[in-house]
Amino acid sequence: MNDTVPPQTGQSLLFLTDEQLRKGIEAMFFAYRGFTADPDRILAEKSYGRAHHRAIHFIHRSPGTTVNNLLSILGVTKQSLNRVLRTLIEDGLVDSTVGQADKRERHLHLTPEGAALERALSDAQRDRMRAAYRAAGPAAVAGFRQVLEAMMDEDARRHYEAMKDRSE
Amino acid sequence: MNDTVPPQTGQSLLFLTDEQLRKGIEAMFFAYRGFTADPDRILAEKSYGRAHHRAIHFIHRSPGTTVNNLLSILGVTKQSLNRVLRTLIEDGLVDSTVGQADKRERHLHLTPEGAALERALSDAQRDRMRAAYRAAGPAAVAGFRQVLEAMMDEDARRHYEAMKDRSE
DNA sequence: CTTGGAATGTCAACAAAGCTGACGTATTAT
DNA sequence: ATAATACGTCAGCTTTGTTGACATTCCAAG
Repeated sequence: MNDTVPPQTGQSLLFLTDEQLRKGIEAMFFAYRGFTADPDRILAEKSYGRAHHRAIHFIHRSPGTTVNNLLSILGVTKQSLNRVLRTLIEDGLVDSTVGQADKRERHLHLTPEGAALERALSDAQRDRMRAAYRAAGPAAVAGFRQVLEAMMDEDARRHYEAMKDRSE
Repeated sequence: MNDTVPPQTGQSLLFLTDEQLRKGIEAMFFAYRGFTADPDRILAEKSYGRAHHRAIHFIHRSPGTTVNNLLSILGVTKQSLNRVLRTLIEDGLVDSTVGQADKRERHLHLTPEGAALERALSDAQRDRMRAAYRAAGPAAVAGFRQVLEAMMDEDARRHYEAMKDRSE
């Protein structure tokens, strides 16, 4: 598209060339593989998948969350989430309790077993993240987060921001 | 794990707390959804998936690449790639030519039609990336790339670096 | 020249994880 | 009373990944 030299304004816009953007795109692709690699190995042993990891992660983050809330965070259909949730409940990693205020709702919590798996998964994922953060330094980390936040959809950012405030 | 206040060294290591790392993890999760959302919409119209996008992207990046090379970039099995490649070839988006030096190899190129889809997909993805870059600024972008590179596996980084050098 | 190994392709079978659509059952809200 | 909400479930389909087995073609080394 604009593969030619961009018009120079006051400050350099060279970081917005198609070439730079393409590198960013490929960096996201390759980095995301690394990002999921370690938890994936642990999950494979227990014959769970990434979908289980995501459910466990967000139940851990928001203990007592309802199915509907989890649904809107994860952005999948209830049938898809239900399949995952059912196995986690059957396997005793999650428990689902009827709400006292609104009895239609189910509140989800990790059992001690579920919490143990959550810890194993997030330890593995954090280890890599920590190494990357340490290698890049605090200024780079701030930039990393800024760009990612700017890349999110509206509602994803809403969920992300909502999580941010807890346990600060 | 180390949810308590970390020991302070000379410079602040507060950016390595579990809390900070968790935010980074969630940022990656939510941002990746945004990252793929726009191309996904285009792909859905033509009833292709992300796997097709990835193949098209890297064939565009490395015209004439062999199946084996593509395999190692994408990190999937040949059966999985072959299914995707077959539909792209049948649909006339990619063509596969027997190598003249080594006739076992197939060299992959985008047809004009394939190149057109590639452009549509990468335009959509770049638009979002550009908006994020612009919003975050050049310093943040540098940090973004540094952290992502540090997060990659060895061989992913090899592939990434190899791509980097072309058309610089 | 023959043979072993590499690169590719194909068949079959399967699993994870997404989707749509339809339906049932509590429970709550209007 | 009726409508809407929250949840679960059945059935069926798609994409994208996996293993395993096997054929073909070709290069290179013995």
